[in-house]
Amino acid sequence: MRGRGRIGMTDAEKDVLEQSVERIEKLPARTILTRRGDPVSYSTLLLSGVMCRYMDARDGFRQLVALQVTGDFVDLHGYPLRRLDHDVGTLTEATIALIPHARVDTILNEHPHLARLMWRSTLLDAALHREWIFRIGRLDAAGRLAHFLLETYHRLRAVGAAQGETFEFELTQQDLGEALGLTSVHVNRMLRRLREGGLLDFTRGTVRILDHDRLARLGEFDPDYLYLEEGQWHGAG
Amino acid sequence: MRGRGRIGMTDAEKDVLEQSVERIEKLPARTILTRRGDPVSYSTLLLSGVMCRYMDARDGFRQLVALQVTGDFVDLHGYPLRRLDHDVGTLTEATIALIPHARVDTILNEHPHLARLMWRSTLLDAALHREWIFRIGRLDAAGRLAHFLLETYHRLRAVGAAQGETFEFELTQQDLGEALGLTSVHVNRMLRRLREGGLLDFTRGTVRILDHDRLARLGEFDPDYLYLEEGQWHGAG
DNA sequence: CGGAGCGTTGAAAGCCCTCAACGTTTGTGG
DNA sequence: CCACAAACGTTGAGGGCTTTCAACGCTCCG
Repeated sequence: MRGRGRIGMTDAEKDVLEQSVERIEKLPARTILTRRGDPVSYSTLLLSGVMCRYMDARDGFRQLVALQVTGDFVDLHGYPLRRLDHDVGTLTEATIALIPHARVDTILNEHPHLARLMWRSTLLDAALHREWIFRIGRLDAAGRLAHFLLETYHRLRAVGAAQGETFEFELTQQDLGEALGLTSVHVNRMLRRLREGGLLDFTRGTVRILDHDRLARLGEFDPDYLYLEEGQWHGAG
Repeated sequence: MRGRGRIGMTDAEKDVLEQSVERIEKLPARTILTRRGDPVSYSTLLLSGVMCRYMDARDGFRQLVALQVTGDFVDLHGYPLRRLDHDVGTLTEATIALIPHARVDTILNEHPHLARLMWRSTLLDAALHREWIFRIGRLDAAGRLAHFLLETYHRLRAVGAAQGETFEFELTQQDLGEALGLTSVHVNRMLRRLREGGLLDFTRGTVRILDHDRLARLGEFDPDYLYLEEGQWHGAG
């Protein structure tokens, strides 16, 4: 397991978490891990790859509600809630560590500080949800793209997965549309506009941020809500 | 304090929570309680009235990201995060109980089961956020209204604040628009359509659900995500 | 009684979607 | 290595949902 960035965990706590992992699995791209309503008895730590949480709509499309990257606790929400209200799946190939809920019980009883960090991790998810609502509710298509890709850039950079202002991002335009409440056709047109405007280039799985300031203005983006400065939840040591 | 519905708390725990309240305040309608970025040292239990959490957009409009009703813990998120990423304010007149974070510390150390319930309460907020994303991202204007008002109905009914299929709801059409990512003009037209279709009547602060089934289909609404059957977080005893 | 806020309605414009076609890339099997 | 299919990306035209702009009625309150 690769811990990165500043985290609020002591070495002993990292050790506790690492010891709680029952097994590690590799999932292909576009695999469903958990379906809505399923009772869940494991929580999942994402070690590499990109996963998402989403809900299906009647029209056959889905709405992504969260994107998970390296180091994220993917479905800790399922632990207190016992079942999930949404589906969880991979977008790219992914490596995950499975932690049985029984061991989470133990952690909560014996390691209150670690328990606090786990709570905090779910609250960061909620903060990302809120910004997701803002993005879809108040921004136009170009703004949504700018906001979403800047958010992703900051998150990936925080875990060391960005090279300068460039990062690998193996999502299709359809995926972007399902995240942003747009059709893939319109995503295509807006990406073209951003490229031609010299703001951002997204080609063949690579995002290049060309003008961070203008993107931030366009997407009304302020990374405050990521709470990066205070130590993100970056997985198990 | 009025506890309602089935809750997962023992009487002793209710007592602990009640003892943690430092004071009770009454807020006028349309008052800001906390601004984005403010350091917070209290968490707030909503005893009566309707509050909301929201974010401002550049165009002067705001995007609501959560609605809080009687019995909700309004900003428990601020406890682990130390500051909030959004504003919190009242929509109607409201009565709140203030719990200093220092006493939440004590609860967490001495009452692990109560701590779990508090965590769970923030996860229910996150589940509502997710459904909010779905609503804005995948439904048209009429569907959003149907979904939002059904959600509100189920939540209010769970705390005994609905009379049959009718409930008091003192929001303006502007408020609804800010919740749903629509203009107040369009909200007006869609409310009219719902009324003329015999699905729902929203007049002078009162919502009357006329055809629950058709509304649920229109809004693709399934109350699973409210986790009502397992004991909601309904305030302090 | 005047004003402000809210609700209502119409007309026109704009953003995004739908439908459709075609080019490009990727992966697979012969 | 090539052929082929499937998935993805690109582009155009037309239509629809929602917004914008504007005006007016109603209610409530100072």
